[in-house]
Amino acid sequence: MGSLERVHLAIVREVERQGSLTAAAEVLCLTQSALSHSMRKLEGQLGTDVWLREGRSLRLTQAGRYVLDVANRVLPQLERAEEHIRQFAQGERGTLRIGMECHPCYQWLLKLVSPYLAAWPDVEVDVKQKFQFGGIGALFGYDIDLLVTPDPLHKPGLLFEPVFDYEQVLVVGRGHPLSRASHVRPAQLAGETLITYPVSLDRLDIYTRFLTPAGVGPRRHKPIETTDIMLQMVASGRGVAALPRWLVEENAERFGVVPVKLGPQGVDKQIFLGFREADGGIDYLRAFIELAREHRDIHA
Amino acid sequence: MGSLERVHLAIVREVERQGSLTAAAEVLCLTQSALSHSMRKLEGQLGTDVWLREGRSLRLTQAGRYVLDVANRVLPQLERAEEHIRQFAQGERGTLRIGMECHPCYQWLLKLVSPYLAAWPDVEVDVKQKFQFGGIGALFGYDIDLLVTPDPLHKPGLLFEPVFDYEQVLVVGRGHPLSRASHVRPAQLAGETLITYPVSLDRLDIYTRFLTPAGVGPRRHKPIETTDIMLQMVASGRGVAALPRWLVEENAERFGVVPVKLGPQGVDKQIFLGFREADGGIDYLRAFIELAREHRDIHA
DNA sequence: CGAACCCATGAATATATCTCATCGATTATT
DNA sequence: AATAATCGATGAGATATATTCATGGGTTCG
Repeated sequence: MGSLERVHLAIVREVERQGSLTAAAEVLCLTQSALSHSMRKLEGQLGTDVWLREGRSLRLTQAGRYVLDVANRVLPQLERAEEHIRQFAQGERGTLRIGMECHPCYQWLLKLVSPYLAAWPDVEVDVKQKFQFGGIGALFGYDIDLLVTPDPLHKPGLLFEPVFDYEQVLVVGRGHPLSRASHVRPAQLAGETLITYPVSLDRLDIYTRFLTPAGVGPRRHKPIETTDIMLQMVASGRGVAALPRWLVEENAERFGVVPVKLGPQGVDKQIFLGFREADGGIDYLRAFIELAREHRDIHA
Repeated sequence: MGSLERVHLAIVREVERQGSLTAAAEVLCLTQSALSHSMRKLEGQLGTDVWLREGRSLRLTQAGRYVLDVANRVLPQLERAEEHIRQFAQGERGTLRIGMECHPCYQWLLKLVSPYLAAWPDVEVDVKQKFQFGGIGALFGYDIDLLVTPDPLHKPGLLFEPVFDYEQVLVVGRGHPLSRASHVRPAQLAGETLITYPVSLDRLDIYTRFLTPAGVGPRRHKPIETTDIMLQMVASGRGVAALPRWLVEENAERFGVVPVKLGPQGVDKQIFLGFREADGGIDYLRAFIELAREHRDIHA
């Protein structure tokens, strides 16, 4: 028997504030009669009076004082909730769940997030990197709202926006024989240890667009999780890796590493932001994509 | 526009638990249609959908997830509140606000409270000692529910139950000249320092029933707040005081004080518990009075 | 391909809510 | 002390709201 409704709490609170049923009715845009009936019914259902009727005024009973406490506690929660939902409706508030399918892009994302959070103080940002059914699956399954990916798998219901282009290069240590080459040929990696992020080979451009077409492979293959460790290992001559040129150049000084073009033409890449077509109207999502496009020049 | 009602929260929570509108409707003893209509209306008022309708199933939107959070937070509060109110109604729960008009009775009250709290775990006990309009006024004004007093001022609407009788005695230090007297006469206090609680003289029996009728007064009158300090001062020969015999005897060893009868007949007192007639049905209040009466023998 | 299942929807109905008019009682005014 | 003003309670009737019923369109599953 769920009898304690929001109205009842509102009535008790307002009667306390105004001092009488009649005055409270005025504020609540109802008649005194309506309040009286409502509360009488509630009292019947609760099995106890909320007010003692003495003379022409009301005095809270113990149960009534308790109801008032509940009202003062619960009503503000509901009011705040409605305000938040209104913000959800207007796209001012939300949680932007971003999925990453491109390891080095994490560095790029970090630069975007802080100005974004400043501009959208009521939006939470979540970043996920593991997906049971791939990034596209996560997008379809509503596990994420935005996917940072180099593979814009066009499907109905999804939209992809290119946000920046960059060149994928080989990174070698300063003392490496290739460090002064204008570019590297696939065969030149046959004796090297290749360091990559720990993902399947068909998601690594160094294989799909460089080594595999030429029919060669590295001497060894070593998966590493984090970009910093990867760069340190390259710097110390333990191997070579493939990373975005901008990322390498940014860290060239600090780590002592050198970028080398992959093949005479180089390997150009594009990163896309994918999202559900249905979400195209969400302000804070559009804003993120817009911000990403503005940052495009930086690594052009 | 207060549109987010308890039903809506209940529906969202139940749909999440059961997985579908239809199943939730079953649990809530309503039809699927009713839930659908209710939520559609709510969505209209909030300005945003709660669910995405995909195929034949529902998926929470961001706003919907938020509503679910609110439901999981607020509904238990309301449910607990209803349970508490039910306990209020049955007199299992409440706050017993006790007023004290008799300083030494505080010692007596303390002994009652702990067994009482054990027997009524859901009842809070408040003790108040200051009243703007006297203890009776506090009772009438609903500032307290129970008054511990030696003056049962009978008025319509109030009931008084005698809870214990005791003898008011003079307390003197062990080395005091009166310490071996069978009783003390008023004139014998003319040279003494009289220590009392800081209340008006007409509320002190040592005056109203002993000194004043005989037309004498003490050499000095010193008000003290606490019983312990009072006893210490008496023990060290700084004065004499009037207290219940049981209280003196209990502390005779510890402080080295001696009770002396006030006059040949002694001064007998009675303590009453006063309460509003209308509250006579409150279980936990009756229980307190009952407990007090049982303890009566102890100081008989 | 059909059966089962799910949600949406319009119309009808049931129920709950509110207003109106009025009363009795208390409090304030004169 | 008499009167006026104010307050809450209440029953009956009006209104609004919630619920059901019947149905349709769509999806999923066998």
